Amino acid sequence: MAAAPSPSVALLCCAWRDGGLAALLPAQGGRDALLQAPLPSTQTPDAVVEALARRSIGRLPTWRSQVAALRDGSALTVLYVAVLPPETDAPDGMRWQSLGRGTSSAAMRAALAHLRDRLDREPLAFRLLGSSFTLSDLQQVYELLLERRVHKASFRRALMAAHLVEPTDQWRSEGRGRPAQLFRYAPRRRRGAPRAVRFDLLG
Amino acid sequence: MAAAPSPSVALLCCAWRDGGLAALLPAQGGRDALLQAPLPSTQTPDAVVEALARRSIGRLPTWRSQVAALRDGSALTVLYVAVLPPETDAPDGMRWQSLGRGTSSAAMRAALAHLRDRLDREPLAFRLLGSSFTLSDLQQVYELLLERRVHKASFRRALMAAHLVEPTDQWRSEGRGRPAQLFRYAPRRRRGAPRAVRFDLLG
DNA sequence: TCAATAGTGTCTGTTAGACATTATGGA
DNA sequence: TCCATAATGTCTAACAGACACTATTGA
Repeated sequence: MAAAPSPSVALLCCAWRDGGLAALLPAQGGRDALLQAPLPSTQTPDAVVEALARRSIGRLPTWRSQVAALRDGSALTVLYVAVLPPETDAPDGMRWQSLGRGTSSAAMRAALAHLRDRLDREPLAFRLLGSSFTLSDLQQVYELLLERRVHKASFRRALMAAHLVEPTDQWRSEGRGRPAQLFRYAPRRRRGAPRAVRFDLLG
Repeated sequence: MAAAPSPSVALLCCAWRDGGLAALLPAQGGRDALLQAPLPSTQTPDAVVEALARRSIGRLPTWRSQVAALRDGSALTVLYVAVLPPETDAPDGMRWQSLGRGTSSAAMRAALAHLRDRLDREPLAFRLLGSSFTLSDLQQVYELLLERRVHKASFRRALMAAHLVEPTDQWRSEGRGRPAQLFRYAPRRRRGAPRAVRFDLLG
């Protein structure tokens, strides 16, 4: 019996590009290739994925989370998903690929499902956007990750009630309509105990 | 450099005992020892944890989920948390230990946090209870896992509105008060698209 | 009878969703 | 001017939380 290959860490980096999600992938190595690094027995998975990000894209992601440990051939892979700010340039040997409906590999689908799961527990959407953004930008992020339409007025009311953003004095004009005010992520309130038990996600 | 130990799978089995959560742990092997098995390079973590459950407790859990891949010494451990029905007997060489406030090891804390995270997305609470249960039982499970009190009337209204349980014709008398009707987990409705975006868990 | 728990009806403040309206720019 | 988008005010139905009350058992 051959020696088992050592475990490795894989990283899917996502960013908001052209009104949708895009993934930063190695230019070589097949369609489903991910950023990958061996996981030495002396280091934690978190430390390895941080080093991998620094080495391959030159910076730390603005948010990251472990998705799962998956069997990948005869090796074990610990998969991470991470978020980069928009307008991050692809380093040499890597390319941005937009993530549409047909996301092929199981790892990518698991990573995106993980993003959706975490969306209402961590400030992931704000990390996907830059330091300032319009509320329409934010709503688009939520609609894309949740895969459903969101009511505009309700969305803004709930956002303001949570004291998560504050307006800047800047406005951005984007094509035709009225310019939108830019906001910045500035959480002010502690996480209050949520009031109701939710059963509507079960079934 | 010594060869890295092969990865392993660890399993924390929980059940509802004496009005609280308890964990099924090996009787030998130290206070924080978990059920554990090596992870061969030919098998998936899910398959290994299933085989581990069958071999060590003689049955499959009623619910299970992967928590995370953690470094444990020089080995990599894929941690699972699982749920068994109440009144499951401890097999030879294992014991039930109730999980109070001071849950010692990092792995156990991660597993319990995972249970809490999943509580409103998967029918975990119903799997923790037997095939029939009172609504007070169910509410106790939620209160213990959420670590907060829950409003009785609201809890029941929301539960009924979600069509997750149906009443049986049996009643259980437990000490002093009025007997409680037994219910069974019988989800009838499809998961409707949740209405509101929640920001109240952020911050 | 009392104590304890189960279960229910009603009220009220809050909020989500719908709709309409104003505001402000570009074509 | 017309059109597109931003932002906001109002209305209503639904719902969460509070409270009170009835129901039904054991002590």
